[in-house]
Amino acid sequence: MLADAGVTEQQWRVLRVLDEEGPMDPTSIAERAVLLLPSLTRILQKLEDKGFVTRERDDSDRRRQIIRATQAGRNVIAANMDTSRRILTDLREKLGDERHETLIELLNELTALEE
Amino acid sequence: MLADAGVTEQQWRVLRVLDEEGPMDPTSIAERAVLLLPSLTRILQKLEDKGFVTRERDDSDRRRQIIRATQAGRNVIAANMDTSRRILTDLREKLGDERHETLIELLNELTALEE
DNA sequence: CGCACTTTATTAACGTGTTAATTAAAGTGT
DNA sequence: ACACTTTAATTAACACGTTAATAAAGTGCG
Repeated sequence: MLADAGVTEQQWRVLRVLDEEGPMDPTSIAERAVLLLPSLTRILQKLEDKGFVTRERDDSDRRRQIIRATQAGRNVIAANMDTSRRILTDLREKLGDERHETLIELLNELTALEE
Repeated sequence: MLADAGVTEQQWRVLRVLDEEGPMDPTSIAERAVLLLPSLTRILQKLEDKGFVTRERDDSDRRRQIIRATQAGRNVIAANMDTSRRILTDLREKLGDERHETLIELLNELTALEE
């Protein structure tokens, strides 16, 4: 699905964050999309090249930027969100609701252990 | 631990396979260590540069190679296997035996679903 | 035998994860 | 006001995952 949409999984995640939560600075995007800043820097460059996001300097703190999804960027999300959701619900169904939830719980525990 | 040993996680896996199962060809290593062949090609080059493996052409089928861990390569495993095991048993303990097993089961199911 | 097909391994190209170094802009304190 | 520290983002360097293309050796069948 992502290949057809012309974006990588990480680019998709960034676009979703921007679509769902509005314009924000790279550091916040990185947190939301679970990406390290150096990776995000490259991803934003690609997204900008593709015309899916724009960048603007934050005038109150000129180290910061404000990243916005363009209409084209939001269109990518809109055109694929249904399929994306269906893939996830299909997976949940195949695994079984209970086991699906258990899996997510255990993975979260695992993550928590590393802190 | 791996950084101290001077190998990556994937290089460690390759060395372990060779240490535990003896010399074998790249295709078999890739299966055992769950690596794609192009990745393995690079990894074997690095391991050879470090003097941890040697390559030999298989005379009965000259497309094939036989990869062997050197003494230095086996030493890396020997010097770190205890620590490696301890890290895993610690994890199992922190998570709890039952949950640990459930997690592995669910991840295996997830993998099976993708086939 | 010769030629198409398959298999083994490598190379290329691209994107990401990760750590360290770097640059620019804000803060901070004296 | 100016050195010092902190923060935001980028760049660099290296390794891996992944797909596609390529090269070399083996296989099979007319």
